[in-house]
Amino acid sequence: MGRPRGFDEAEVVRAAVVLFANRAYDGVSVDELVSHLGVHRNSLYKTFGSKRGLYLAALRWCLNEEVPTLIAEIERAEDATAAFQRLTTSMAWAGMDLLLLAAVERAPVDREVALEVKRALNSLDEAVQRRRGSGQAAEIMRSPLGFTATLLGLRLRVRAAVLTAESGAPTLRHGPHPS
Amino acid sequence: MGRPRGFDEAEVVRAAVVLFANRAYDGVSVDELVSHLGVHRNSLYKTFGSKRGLYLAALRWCLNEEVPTLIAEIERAEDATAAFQRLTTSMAWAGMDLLLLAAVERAPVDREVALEVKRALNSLDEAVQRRRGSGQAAEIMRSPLGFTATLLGLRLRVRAAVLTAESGAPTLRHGPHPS
DNA sequence: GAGATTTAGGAACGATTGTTCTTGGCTGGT
DNA sequence: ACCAGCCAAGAACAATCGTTCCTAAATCTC
Repeated sequence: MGRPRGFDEAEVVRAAVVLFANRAYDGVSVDELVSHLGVHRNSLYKTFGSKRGLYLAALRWCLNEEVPTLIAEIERAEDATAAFQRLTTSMAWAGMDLLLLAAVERAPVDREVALEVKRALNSLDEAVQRRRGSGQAAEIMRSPLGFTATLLGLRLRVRAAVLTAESGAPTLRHGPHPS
Repeated sequence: MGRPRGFDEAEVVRAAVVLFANRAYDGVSVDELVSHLGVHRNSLYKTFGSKRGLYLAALRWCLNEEVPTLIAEIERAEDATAAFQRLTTSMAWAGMDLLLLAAVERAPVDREVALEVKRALNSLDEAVQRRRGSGQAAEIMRSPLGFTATLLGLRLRVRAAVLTAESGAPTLRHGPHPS
């Protein structure tokens, strides 16, 4: 039995979600992680193996804990407009921002991240599928802003799927090629 | 009159668009830029001032040259579905990917990038506004995939607008706070 | 042919990066 | 009280980073 930890792993992971949701992966240094998470760098490497290991833990936590919350919001919203409103304005959705960042900047170059992002997006798609009324496009989707958002969102998904694309995979093909 | 240049500035900028469209800003090193663009590091700094200066030049070029092409595609598409299909699958749209990456990872932390992204998104919105029929949502927008894409796209815009948001600004508020 | 000026082609610089190592502290068991 | 084992608290390491500096080459003008 050794010295007791001065940190809680789950709490460290949750704090990491917030940091990684706010800035790009390379924009968050290990020094910063150590400062903000209350875990020493040695312990960070012992617990998560690497900076990338912590990132994956944070991403998985948010996909396991916050995506279901997102899904619950979608399922309970009276219509799509209300769902969009609530899901795109809340400060609490660090998980969604992490998903967004992971999809755009990490998934095209990290297959493990790509698989997690794919899993999360598929879960969201299935929740929307289950919910009646989503076939009825929200008012915002008929607006120019909604059109542009959809366009960017579709392109984001194409890029995020580059490393995990396979025959019969849904939606559109092409995107940046891995180097 | 001195030694003649061995590079063409416009060509360097175009090549930079491709590099920055494929990987995150910090994922592209100056060494890589020098290798791929055919311009020496000294000349890069003389011409663009910094790595960020080159990035802004690339972003502006793509917003000036490729966004109008995008707009032309939107205007000429027979319907929204065709527009989505063409605009999210083409390998040629490095400009769109650069806009996507700039919106997600640079705009929240760089006001000049945020202003360029805002300008481009507003131009796209206006093109869609001018085009009749966009009020009629594309089939894909009624699908779960389209819903999720729209959700991510809306969130992306909120985050991108953080540094440029003002009273009366359109759409949703909130996003990551600048540090 | 010499001089001025600009660019090519690196090397060098100071800072930062992610990761590993070293030393001391803290706990429970004996 | 001592020992084993784990964590805290840095320091150290090697590599990479963006930017500046230095030397040589290439051109035009005189």
